[in-house]
Parts: sequence; C-alpha cells; structure tokens
Amino acid sequence: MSSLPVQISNPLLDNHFSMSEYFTGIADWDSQAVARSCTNAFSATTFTDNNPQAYLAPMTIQQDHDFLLNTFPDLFETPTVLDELDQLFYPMFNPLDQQTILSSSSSSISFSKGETEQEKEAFTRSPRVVAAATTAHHEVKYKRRKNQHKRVVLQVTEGVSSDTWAWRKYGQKPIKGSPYPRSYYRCSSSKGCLARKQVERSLSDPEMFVITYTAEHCHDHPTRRNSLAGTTRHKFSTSTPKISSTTAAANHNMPSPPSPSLALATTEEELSRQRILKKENREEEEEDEHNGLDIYDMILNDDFLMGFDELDRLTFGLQEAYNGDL
DNA sequence: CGTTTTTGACCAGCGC
DNA sequence: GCGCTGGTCAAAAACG
Repeated sequence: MSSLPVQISNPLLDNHFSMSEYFTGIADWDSQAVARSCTNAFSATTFTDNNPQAYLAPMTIQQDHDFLLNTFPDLFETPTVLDELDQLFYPMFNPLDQQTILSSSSSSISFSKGETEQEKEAFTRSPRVVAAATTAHHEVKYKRRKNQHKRVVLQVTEGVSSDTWAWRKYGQKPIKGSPYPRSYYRCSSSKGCLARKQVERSLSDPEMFVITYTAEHCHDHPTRRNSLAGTTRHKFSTSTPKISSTTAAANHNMPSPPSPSLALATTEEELSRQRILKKENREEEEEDEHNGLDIYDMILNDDFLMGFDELDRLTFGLQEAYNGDL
C-alpha cells in the first residue's frame, strides 16, 4: 500500500489532518497495512502493536491464512484507490468491530517475523492485473470465478452492520467443507450497481465472519435506505420451526446445526443489519428517548453521515461566497 | 404495493 | 467428457 497522502476534511473539527496523523503512533503504517484489525479504531494500543497476530485474536492468523488461501485462492490483487480508502475508513466507522482486512494487494501484504518463506510465497501468490480483473465482471453473465476483483474482510460482528450500504440477499449456498452456508448479497441502492458481497463464518472461529466484496459501487452512499418492507421479519417467532431453529442458533452466535438443511441459517451479519434497521425505526418513533446519541447510533445513521455532506456543501458555499467578496 | 428473503434450478469453471 | 462445486437467477412467500 502506498503512503497516505489522504487528507480528511472534517467540517465539524474544522481542521485537516492526514490518516497517519489520525491513527497516532503507527510507526510503520505500510508494513502493517493489510493484516490489521482493531477492537477500537481509536485505540492507540491496538494499532501500535507491531505483531499482526495481536490484531487477530482470538483467531489464529495461520488458520485464517490457510482458510482464506483455500477458499479464496485468487483474492489478492492490486487495490483501487477506493479499496484503500475503504480499508482505511472502515475501522473509523466500525469501532465496535474486530476485523481484519486481508486483501487486496499482493505487493502490500506484510508478514510477521515468524512466518516462513513458504508462507510468504503462498500468501502472495496469484497476483492479478487489476485491469483484467475489473473488466471481467462487467462482461459475461457467468464468467465470474476468474479475474474478479475481490476484497476480503474478516470481522467479528456484534450487532453492528459491516457497512452502511444497502444490500439485498440474492442467494445462499452450503459450502463444501464448511458447516456454515455462504450468503450472497448485491447492492440494492442502485439497479445498475455491480457491487456484491459474500458473507460466511470463518472456519477457525465461528464468531468471525469472512466478508468478500466484489466489484465496486457505482454510486454514492444511499441518502436513505430503501423501503424497509421485507427487511424485518418475524425471525424470532416460534410459529415456524425452520425459522426459529435457525435464527436461534444465529442469534446466539452459535454454529449452525450439523444438519445440512438446518445449516442454512440466516447469518449473524444479516441479523445485525435487521437489528439496526429496527433500531432506526424505533428511534424515529421515540423522539430520542435518551438525551444524546451514542457513537454506535451515529456511526450507522445515514442521516448522520449525510449531515457531513450537507455541512461540507454549506461550508463550501460559504467559502465561495467569502472568496467572491474578496 | 414495493421491497426483501428463501430456495430450487440453472449455468459455468475447474479438476480429473 | 464428466462430475463436482460455486455463483446467479427467478418465482414464491413474507413483511411493513
């Protein structure tokens, strides 16, 4: 990963700062750019630890290296600027998550001192040319396995959606060798958007989710979520045995039952999304029962995010007017 | 009514 | 060429 010339303009803080300044204490950002996770994006102790394995607890890094290499042998490729920004900003918007981003540039992957040359070689294999990768998914309907631009994120989701995009689930498949099904989502914000993501539990740690992003959004974040119709179901009802059994397991972060049919559980990630949507609805109705918003709500509230955009536009307009007067 | 999830079927890539 | 596997489609059902 390249160095970080990224400048953040935050109208509320009224100053500019670099990403490296933001994440204070990172002596060697580049060397840690890929294998990184955090329990708190603002925790200096987490980020200043030079041992990547520290970021992966409770996972074993080697286990997940192996898992990812077996499951996603072609996931590493040159990242786009958006990828890098996404990776950089993700922890800021998900401070409650424990996550690791394991793609996407083979050239930027770093290793701890203890890892062998074979491991490094295995980890950096399958380099891809981003041009070929990014064009492939636009073309043929089913030519998708090769040359797809993928980005993999490991995260522990505890009631927090992985991102603020609106996703629609379009498929779920049992995966050979894994007791957990893989869910397929596409972006529902825009009809033409090719962005997709796959969500499945990690083999080495069922509480960890492997989220694979494919393609990129061709639009900004949605100004509001699509209609909530169909998003909040009676998942926790006991009226339907199939639903109650699967969601009960998912809701308690437990592995799905060994039965293949029962293993087709709704993922925790999806449940988290539903909880958030419910929470948003409740908040609209209750007129802020609490006096303040906690960071959890602020992070996931689209209105909050859009508020920055509007503030940005306002300040930009004021600046223009001010310059015009001079 | 518009949107979502579910789920069986279909199709293409891959290994043998 | 064949079978396995994974990714997508699309109809039905569910939800607000």
